[in-house]
Amino acid sequence: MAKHDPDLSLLFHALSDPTRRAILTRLAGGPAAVTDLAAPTGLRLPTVMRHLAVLEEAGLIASAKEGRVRSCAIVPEALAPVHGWLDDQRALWEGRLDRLDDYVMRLMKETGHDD
Amino acid sequence: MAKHDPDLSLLFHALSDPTRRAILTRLAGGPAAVTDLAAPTGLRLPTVMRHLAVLEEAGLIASAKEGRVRSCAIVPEALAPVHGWLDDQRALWEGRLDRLDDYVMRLMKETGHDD
DNA sequence: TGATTACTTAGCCATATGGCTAAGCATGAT
DNA sequence: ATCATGCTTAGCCATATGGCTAAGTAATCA
Repeated sequence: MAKHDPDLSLLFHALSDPTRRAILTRLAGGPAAVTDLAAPTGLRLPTVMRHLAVLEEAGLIASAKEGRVRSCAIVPEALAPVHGWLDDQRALWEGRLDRLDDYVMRLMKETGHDD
Repeated sequence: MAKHDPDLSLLFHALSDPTRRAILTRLAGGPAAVTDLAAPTGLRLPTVMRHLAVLEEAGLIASAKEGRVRSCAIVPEALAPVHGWLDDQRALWEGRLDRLDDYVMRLMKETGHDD
């Protein structure tokens, strides 16, 4: 198990960092330059650059350089695979809820609790 | 930026691995023992155990030991924060689509393309 | 031309991650 | 009582991640 869905892995990994999520939220308000994105993080430019690189490799943002300034913007469609996977899972999970409830009930009775 | 939402970070990180996602999908079909979960992965037991630990720390699964067998089951509500964050973002992102479109159009004209 | 500004690249460092083997320990079967 | 089963722990290893400083490069501005 280490090949399928590189998209999902890249996306989830990109979203797993608070700094990167904050950057995305900030970009939701409109495009911004690298320096402007770095300011509120308290991190150094190279560090922020790498976070941006991770976001861009995941396809979550796009950037373009105008003069000496690089502007970054979100790519809204990029979250589609994530929504898709989550919806699929939710369907599966909910579809099995009864069986899981039964199972949990049985465990409760037999062991008292977990572990 | 390195403190808020430990939940989301844990969840997204847990979901960022294909093996872990495969385990979740498998568990959607009903609870399973550690050995049964390990089989299809081609990985060794200790390795799978650690994946399970990550999933459990994120709250995505729960496990209970019956005799010498540990059974694992998904925790459906666990995905709620993820759905929540994604929906919030989608709302934000879509709310700004016009502005982003304008921006992209402008970039296209000015630079020809990205970078 | 020269100084700023805004990235960019290179490279170091500590910790985390994902894989493994080798033992250990408790439970169920013989 | 013994042995097999199923997990568990400990610990090693290579690579990845997230942070930094220092030293570029390229575009403005004075």
